Amino acid sequence: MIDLRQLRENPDRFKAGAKAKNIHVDIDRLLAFDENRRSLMTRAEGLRAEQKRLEKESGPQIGKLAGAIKKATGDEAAKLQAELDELKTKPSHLKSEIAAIEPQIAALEPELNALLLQIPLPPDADVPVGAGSEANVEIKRWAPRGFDFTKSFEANRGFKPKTHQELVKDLKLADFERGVKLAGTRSYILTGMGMRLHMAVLRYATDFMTDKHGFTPISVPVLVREEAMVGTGFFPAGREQAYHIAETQRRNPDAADEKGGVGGASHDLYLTGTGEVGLMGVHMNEILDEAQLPLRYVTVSTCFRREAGAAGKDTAGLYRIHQFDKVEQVVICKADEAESRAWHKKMIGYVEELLQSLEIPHRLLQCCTGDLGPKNADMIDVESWMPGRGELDKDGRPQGAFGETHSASRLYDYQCRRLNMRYRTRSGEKTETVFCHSLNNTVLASPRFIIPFLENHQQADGSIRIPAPLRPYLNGADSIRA
RNA sequence: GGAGGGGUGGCUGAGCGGUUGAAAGCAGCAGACUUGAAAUCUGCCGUGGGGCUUGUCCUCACCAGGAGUUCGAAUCUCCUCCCCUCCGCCA
Repeated sequence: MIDLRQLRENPDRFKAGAKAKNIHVDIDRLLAFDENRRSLMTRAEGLRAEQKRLEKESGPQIGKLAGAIKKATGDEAAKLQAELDELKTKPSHLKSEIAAIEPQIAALEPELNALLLQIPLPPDADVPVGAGSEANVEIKRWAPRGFDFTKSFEANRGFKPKTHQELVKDLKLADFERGVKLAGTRSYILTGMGMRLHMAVLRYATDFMTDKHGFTPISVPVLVREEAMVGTGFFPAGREQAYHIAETQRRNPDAADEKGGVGGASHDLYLTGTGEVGLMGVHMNEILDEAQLPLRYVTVSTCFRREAGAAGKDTAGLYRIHQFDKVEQVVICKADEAESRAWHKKMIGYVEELLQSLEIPHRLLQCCTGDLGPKNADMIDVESWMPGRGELDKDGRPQGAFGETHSASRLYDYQCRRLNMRYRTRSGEKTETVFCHSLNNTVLASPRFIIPFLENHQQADGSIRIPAPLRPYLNGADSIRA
């Protein structure tokens, strides 16, 4: 969420930001609602102040009179009663005036809030302007020694590569047919060494962040309340991407007579598409101590994505699937642009180091304005080299292509404002509560990561070489063979 | 699933119809004492919104959330959410 006061003061900045991100929101409408609400509030508050003043004046008298009436009789009592009634009527006309204004304010709020949640965070000035992912800018490339991006896989390695689908099939690492039988399209089953490799890379990535970089590992719920989805900024914009557990709609025959067949729990739940939701939700509605910051969390969680709107895209293999596991890193730091930027670089650096340790060729992309979601000011994607992906050559074999495996977002206070996550800071005698800044980045998502892993480490004999750092997680195995 | 008990400031915890935005304690901040620190003492110390005369200013809201009763609600009533205890079931 953006700061309404900032929007009021500088609407053009937010209009330009939304335009650059290609997000349509009616900012003028929001401003009109805001203006309207404020003037109504000023009126209601003035009236209420007056009412309060009268109450304070007449309250003690009312108490006294009421007591006197109890003791008095006949005419005396009637006289006192009349006096009491008059006192009581004084504030009542103010009350009815206020009662007329309040519903007007209440009527404005739902739409005002809905609009406010839709205003995207403007991209930073140094983010290149562009319409979509094709305008992203490559900023860095890395490959292990002996691998040259300008040459084909065959020229580099001396044999034609198999795609991950072929490797997975030949080495019996996954079973797509049965996955689909069980759970429909975009479903899979990892088998044998496939499952072990999956668990090994996840564990390696978690240990890497924890042991090498001091992140605190925590578990997170993947089934969360709507509040957490809105707070982290995945709702309302990404509602159709999330699985929805409609508990309130559950039909329970035993409860049918009382509640018309609705017998579920009291609120709906949503499956999270990333551990970021759980990690950021941990301190929702909290005021943190400045000394606690920065918080550095890492989790591994199962992620669920409906992939709505992606029909027909990447339907085969392990690339675009409904359920996967991901090691995610999150940093919550002070509201300081320089510090936010520094963490962003570090968090990207961890991923580069991780990919280098596993000898995966990759590149960094500066995402352009049109590719940013509503919540980020800046985003860097990491794409890993996938020899079995991309355009087909004249023999009908893929020529290799980069595929997104990581995404590092810098959000300023956009997310923490929604989550109401603040910290207390002191400057001299004054203490102030400030919304934190937050950042997040993938550490490793599998099985997608298994694609570049298998395809890059395949050998001429069809086996897969395991890089040394991963071997301890595979009981010392140095290769996967049929 | 059944039966009870609760949700009050950063934390603990009083208040149960009338200057209560809220006692007390802890934590925090400032000052005094001290060579320094600790201890002690004194003072300050919730959050959010709105206004303009931008001020050690005015004002409104907030005691889980919502609706109601009342001249007046943290306090009474109803609904919702959440937590806890016991029993049942269960990996």
